[in-house]
Amino acid sequence: MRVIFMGTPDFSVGTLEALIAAGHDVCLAVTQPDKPKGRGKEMQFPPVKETAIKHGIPVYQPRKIREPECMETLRKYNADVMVVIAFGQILPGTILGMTPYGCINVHASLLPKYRGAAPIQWSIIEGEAMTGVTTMQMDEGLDTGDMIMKKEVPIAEDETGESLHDKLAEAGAALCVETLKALEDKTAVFEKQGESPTAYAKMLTKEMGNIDWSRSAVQIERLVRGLNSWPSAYTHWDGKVMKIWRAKAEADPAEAGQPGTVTEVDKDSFAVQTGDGVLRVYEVQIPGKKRMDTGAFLRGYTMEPGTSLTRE
RNA sequence: CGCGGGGUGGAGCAGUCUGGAAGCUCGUCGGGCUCAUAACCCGAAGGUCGCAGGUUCAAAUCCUGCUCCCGCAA
Repeated sequence: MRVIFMGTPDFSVGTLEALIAAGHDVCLAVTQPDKPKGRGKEMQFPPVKETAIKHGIPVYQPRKIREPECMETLRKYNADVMVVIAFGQILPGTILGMTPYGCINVHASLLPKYRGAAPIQWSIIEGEAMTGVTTMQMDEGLDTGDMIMKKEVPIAEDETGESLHDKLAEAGAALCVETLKALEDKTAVFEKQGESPTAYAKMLTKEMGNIDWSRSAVQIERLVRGLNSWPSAYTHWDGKVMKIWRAKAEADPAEAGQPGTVTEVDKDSFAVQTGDGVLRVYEVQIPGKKRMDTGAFLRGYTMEPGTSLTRE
């Protein structure tokens, strides 16, 4: 099929490549404008743009996809279908109905659960055992279109936002190819979504990563895993931001101190009291330093039991 | 030129302001103690102090340029 691809970050890249590999004629890649990124504030191409250029696919980067002139541009390509995956802009109805097969979206959750911007991380934060990817026929609501195909992906014990992101990106790429095939063969079955049993998966913010030690160790561990590797969970120690990259919840060792207090320090880890249970920390990072195992951290810095970790 | 921290034996840090014999906590190797050990004791190896210049009798330390890493911000 002749496809217009719309997507922006790494999550979209696998699907773009899968479509090309499957023999589809990707005639245009629509992605967000270049943005200044990183330390030197240098302009950087979105991942999808990099990939499109590599494959010789024209790139289109409208500031606002809603502008009338964008419609014109898109129409000129006479595509059969548009595939949208983590594009980052809301599409107006005109575009949704512009091609014969409409717009197909790949979403990183088992809809109707976790509609919205950050389904991957939220499924971990909420403690789900299973998640997956869903393809749907987009409508004007936010991730409310009719579902076409789903693929389940289990969430591992030590799953992180990043590891799950990679798994789902891969699953989504394969599912998207399958979905287009079903559309082409007219075998696709559309299923209406029920009501979402959970809230929307809100956009992630840095602020979310600030650990509230009065919550349970289990909840904090999920937060640490879900927000790894972005935006990451953190606390404050000795006036410095301390990111916590790896930690494990443990049952309460009888006596409960003040949440946020370091209860035990040994060779390779330290334990922090939470509102329920303790969190054993295995990998941290402080400003200016690379992330390091807690063991390495403890060799260069001293942390006594009784030290308190705070929200600021 | 967005703000800032940093590159010191294998790891993590101190030492830099106030130039003058390279240190700490570990790890590694050898030996000892022990029923045993990740514990303890004794000993050893291992460093062009990111790179290149400059100042000086003398530079990890002061000056200049470069490079790599990281936190914030976006």
